[in-house]
Amino acid sequence: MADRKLPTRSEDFSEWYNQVVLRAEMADYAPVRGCMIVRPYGWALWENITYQLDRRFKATGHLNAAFPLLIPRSFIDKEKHHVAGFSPELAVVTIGGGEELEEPLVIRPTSETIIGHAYAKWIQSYRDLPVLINQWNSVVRWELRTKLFLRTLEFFWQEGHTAHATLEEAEAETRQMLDIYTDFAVREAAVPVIPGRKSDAERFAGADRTYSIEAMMGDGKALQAGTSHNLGQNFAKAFEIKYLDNGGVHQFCWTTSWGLSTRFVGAIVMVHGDDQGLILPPRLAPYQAVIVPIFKSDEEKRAVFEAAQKIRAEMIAADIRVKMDEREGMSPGFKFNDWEMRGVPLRVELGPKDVASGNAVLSRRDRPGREGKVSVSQQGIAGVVEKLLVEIQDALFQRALDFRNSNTAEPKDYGEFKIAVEKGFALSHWCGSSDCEGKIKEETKATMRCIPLDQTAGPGKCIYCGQSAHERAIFAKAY
RNA sequence: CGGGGCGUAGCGCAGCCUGGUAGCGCGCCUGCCUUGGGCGCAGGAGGUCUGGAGUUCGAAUCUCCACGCCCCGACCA
Repeated sequence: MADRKLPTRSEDFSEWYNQVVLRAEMADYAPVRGCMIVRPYGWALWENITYQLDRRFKATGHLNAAFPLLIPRSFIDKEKHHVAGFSPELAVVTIGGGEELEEPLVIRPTSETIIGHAYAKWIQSYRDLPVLINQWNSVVRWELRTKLFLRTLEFFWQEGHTAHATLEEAEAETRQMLDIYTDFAVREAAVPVIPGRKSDAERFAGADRTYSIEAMMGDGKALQAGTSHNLGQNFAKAFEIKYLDNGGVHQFCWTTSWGLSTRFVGAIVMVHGDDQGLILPPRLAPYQAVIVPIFKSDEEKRAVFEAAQKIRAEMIAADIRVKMDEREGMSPGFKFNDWEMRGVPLRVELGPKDVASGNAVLSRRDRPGREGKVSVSQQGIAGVVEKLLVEIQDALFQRALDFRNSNTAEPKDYGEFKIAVEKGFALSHWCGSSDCEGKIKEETKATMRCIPLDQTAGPGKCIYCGQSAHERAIFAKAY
């Protein structure tokens, strides 16, 4: 690392983000443009995300499966909105084993088509429904402009695909999964999100209705952090996913799909990080605590390590993910900065003074410097750490929520609206026309993020055209 | 795909204008010394200067052509 100092978030948020991701060793650039190598530390965070989501999926009756990476090109063409939406960004395989293929294969940009094909074979009767399947995989979309974690050619995610007998069941599933994403974001990632419905313009290609959770990043911009689609009968009709109802009549299924990707790692970085680097929410952090031993002589080292090992053992017994930093030849100061860059929520500093007093210094990542330090007894330290981790988790959520609230405006007119979207979210009445939505985007670069499910304000007048509007929507510049 | 920036040691860069021995900082290795907020000293390893063609006695440097990356815009999990 040539330069120790990170660019500050206020002077260059984008460069700050890149540097944090690289220096915290979450990811690296790959030899192919727009592709990313997820390094062990970044992958460990993703694994914790996948674990928390996966257990929620299973608790609601979903099973995991694996569908192929390669999809016949013709499959994409079967659903007309889907083909229009995804064709420009497909990666296509035309040669296999040295021979030109009879039909080109696309690398999946998402799996509605190939799963639809399978469901058509598997579903015969209403008794076969619902089908509730999820898969963990990666997909490829040939994006023009990429950024680590936020938008890469290949990204990792989960995609759930379900089939139901009725529209009501499909809608309930769609909403249930949106709730799961919301719950995950809030409780595990400490990321406040706004669950809501997408506009027609922002809807998934092939969906009747798209819901998303939207989060505010540290620069006030919006990030779509997860989506849940009610696909209606669009894919059922394209792939003939039919069942015989109990009256003996063929019916098309109602299908859904929902996904959350490694983009969420980027969201965590941009929501919680500070000028020192990452700050990871304790519930997802690969290491929740790191022990930094401090010593001069060999005798000191022995005594410090002995105490450190005891602390470590106690924490492991309490199911705390703890790392002991035994690296030689690095000063404590270096290690402090290093672990702050990596966002470890809590640091245990243990030196000769602490060994003598029977204490250890706990240092909170979310409160830099002396203010976040407290000296506690080594006796029963795991219990104190557990409590502190909960406090840190709560504090991170509260801080992110306060930030969002203070950067969310309810503009009275279009003039105020334009100012509001320069620094954050604007919550405004919108008549629902794509025309107003398009004009707003053209004039302010802000897009309709979602129509929040929570609509307490009642009807009003469209912020753009002044016509009556029965709902409010979030507008913001977005990633 | 349009606009801009940039390709020289692992990373960050200087050298290029004005052609003539390949350089600096950090990192890395060895040793000593240090360690409570990014220690210090000494020694050392590491380069087909993105690729190709051309001009020239001679090219990192000049010319042309490719390729790649980053940033900003239009499009997107």
